[in-house]
Amino acid sequence: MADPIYRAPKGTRDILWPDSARRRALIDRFAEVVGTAGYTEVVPPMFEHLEVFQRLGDATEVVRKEMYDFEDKGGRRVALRPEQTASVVRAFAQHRPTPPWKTWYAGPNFRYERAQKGRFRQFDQVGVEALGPEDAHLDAEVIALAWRFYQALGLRQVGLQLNSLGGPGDRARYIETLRDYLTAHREELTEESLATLEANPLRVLDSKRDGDAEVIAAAPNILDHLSDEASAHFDRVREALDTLDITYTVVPSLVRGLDYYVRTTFEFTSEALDAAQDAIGGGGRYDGLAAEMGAPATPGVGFALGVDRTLLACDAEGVFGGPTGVIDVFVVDTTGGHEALRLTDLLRRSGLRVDRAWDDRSMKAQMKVADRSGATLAVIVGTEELDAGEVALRDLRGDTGQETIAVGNLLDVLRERLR
RNA sequence: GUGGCCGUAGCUCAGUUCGGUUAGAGCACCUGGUUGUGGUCCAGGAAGUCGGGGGUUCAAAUCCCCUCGGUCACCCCA
Repeated sequence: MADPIYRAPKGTRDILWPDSARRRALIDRFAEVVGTAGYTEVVPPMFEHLEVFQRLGDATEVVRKEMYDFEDKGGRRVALRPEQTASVVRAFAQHRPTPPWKTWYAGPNFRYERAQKGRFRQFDQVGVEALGPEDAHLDAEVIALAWRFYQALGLRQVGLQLNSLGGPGDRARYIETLRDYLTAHREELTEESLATLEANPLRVLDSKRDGDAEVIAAAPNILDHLSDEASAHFDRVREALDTLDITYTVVPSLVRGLDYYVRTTFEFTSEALDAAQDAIGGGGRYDGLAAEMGAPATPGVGFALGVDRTLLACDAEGVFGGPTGVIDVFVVDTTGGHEALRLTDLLRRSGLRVDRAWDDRSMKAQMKVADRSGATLAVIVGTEELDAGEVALRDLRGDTGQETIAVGNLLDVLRERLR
């Protein structure tokens, strides 16, 4: 392609129609679904003080190398948000809405990394956060919302993986047990995993490298290291999901990348996607995060779903197709355009979707544009019609021909025909 | 951050192996065939610094180097 002077920055892209319409429809659908459970929208800023995101964990990739951080003109260290949970919890700490605070969001996040299929430097997520209750049924509600949303899109091949990391104490104890185990088997681990082991033993379990598979399979199971409370919480989540007929797989190695997670964690994967990026959503509990942001200790649970990946999954399953027509009526005017100007305005004010031709082109050319527009009807104004105070109405989607009607009747006739 | 593959009209691509006349095709676009009527068909037209820079050569889309971009994978995650 001839290189344009400028192109969208690396890892970003322009979303044009019809993709933009599909993205909008997905977000609208999400708002509908979570609206049925009383979640209200929150719109946090797209950047925060760097410290807000450093709460995600110093050892996480997101914080270590993927942060879009910079110094603003006032000398403040700020960063584009790599995810929205931290921002939402910060907003909770700042505004102290009365718990339970159940909120949803949709918008872009930013991570500095190399793009690949389903992964961009700017990417949209939709998600919910629910702060206040510790009730395991809230975990189930949150998971169920994501599940119902996928169903509403028509997705059938979505898998739910579930795990519990236990409370903060369980988690810390397990990490030591795991570190000991992995260290004892360091000879059998890949080089990459040895590096991960230093920084964050839990995430070694996340490795997809074949060389690590055996060691990971035989690793101590976190579910055997849960406190009674954490274990009971997990059981209650599972019972709730069973009650709701939501199928899941317990995956003890599911640890997820952010350090704030405790107790319930979960991830949604599309079985229809064969790309490496098959995780289409995930979330969990973060009971300690609000306190870290300066709020009174407040439990929280939520999820984030990747808009792009969800749409990829929809493509793979052939559901949630593109938008239908954008125009109902197309006005063709070969008398100079004044009638087109007047009629489009008249019809639009009545709520019809109307477009017209420009540049006073030939009727043939205007008819071609009318056809391409996807409109169902063409209103044609030629000199004969103009003189007689009439317009021709032509069906563009069938072969029923055309009729001549008085301009005064146009709106009524169109409404009838478009019914 | 690491590695593989790929950059030729708006889009999808041929041509690159063994360098050589004005760089091609399909789709899309424009005009005409049809002095008023689209969707099919026919004819014609417009459209390309062959991603960019440097080098080798009488001659480079084609060979070499660098660079930018895309893509896929690793890492990690949505």
